[in-house]
Amino acid sequence: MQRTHQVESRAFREVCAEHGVTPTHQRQVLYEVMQTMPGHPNPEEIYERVKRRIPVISLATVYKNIHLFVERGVLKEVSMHHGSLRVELNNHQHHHMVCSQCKAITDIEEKDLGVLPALQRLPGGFQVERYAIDVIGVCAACQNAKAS
Amino acid sequence: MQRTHQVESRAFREVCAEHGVTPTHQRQVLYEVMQTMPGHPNPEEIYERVKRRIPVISLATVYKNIHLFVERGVLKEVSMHHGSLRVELNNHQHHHMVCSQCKAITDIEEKDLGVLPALQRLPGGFQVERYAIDVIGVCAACQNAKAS
DNA sequence: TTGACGAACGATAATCATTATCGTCTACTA
DNA sequence: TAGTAGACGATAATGATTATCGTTCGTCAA
Repeated sequence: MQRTHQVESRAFREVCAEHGVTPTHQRQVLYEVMQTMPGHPNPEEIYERVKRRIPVISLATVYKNIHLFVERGVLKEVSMHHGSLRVELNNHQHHHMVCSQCKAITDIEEKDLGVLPALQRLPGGFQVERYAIDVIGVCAACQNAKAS
Repeated sequence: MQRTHQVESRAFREVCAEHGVTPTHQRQVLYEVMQTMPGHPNPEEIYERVKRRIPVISLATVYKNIHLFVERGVLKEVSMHHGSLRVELNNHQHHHMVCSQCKAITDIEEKDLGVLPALQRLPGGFQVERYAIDVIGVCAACQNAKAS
């Protein structure tokens, strides 16, 4: 295993300092690779890219550091509730509040959200069916847990 | 295996007719159980409940019928992009368009959405961090594919 | 009725994504 | 220059989901 901690990029070191992350070579490559992937890559895709620069890196390391980055705010998850399929009856229009800590999902009525986006022509000929709003934050229970 | 297709509930038969689903006993129980689960259950939770009424039902059947119901619009998925973790750099504020057929995710700028919900006091002391809007619909590529 | 057919089901193996474990390595410090 | 905590790599284990396949059911026609 060669772990050359030659952390060169000033930008990367600043990001680490800002978010309280120890800079390592693997993390730097992960971060730089992410900057070249503008979409919404999954861990496997990121792993494939990172391997080009660090062929011996482990997939587990990629996972561990993605989680660390998300936890510290360097990355954000595109979806707060993936993990397992969740469904609901297709009845009334509503949206969701998602706790970023315990991942609990609570319904919220459209009227409680205030003004809503006006659905209109969207870029690229995208044909709109509906929209789903996730309000992301911390639920009361987790606020109390943290306070104690 | 006892498959007694005694479909009695008028409401269920109507739902099936509306959505083009063949009514079966298993599907009826699944549907009725869902009506008693107001939250956002996952397949395992639904399976546990359904088993109380049909002890010999297979988990695979539950999955198959959940997918069928989602496909035909009886149920809807809480998240359009679960399945695998997807991340992005936490840079600029934007939202997502998700194709309900191919699941492709495209960024959309906040200004292209029109009016936005005013973040305000939410029910239950929920502390808001941010909100994420998914515009769900059919992308241009899938529209063309269907047209041909 | 009986026979044939296609859809639905149940059991379970297989797959895929993710996490846990554990031994080793590295940077830092005493 | 030994000790230590955090980071890493290899890989086993887990959990969710899907695929396969043989059986059963409901329907339709003979």
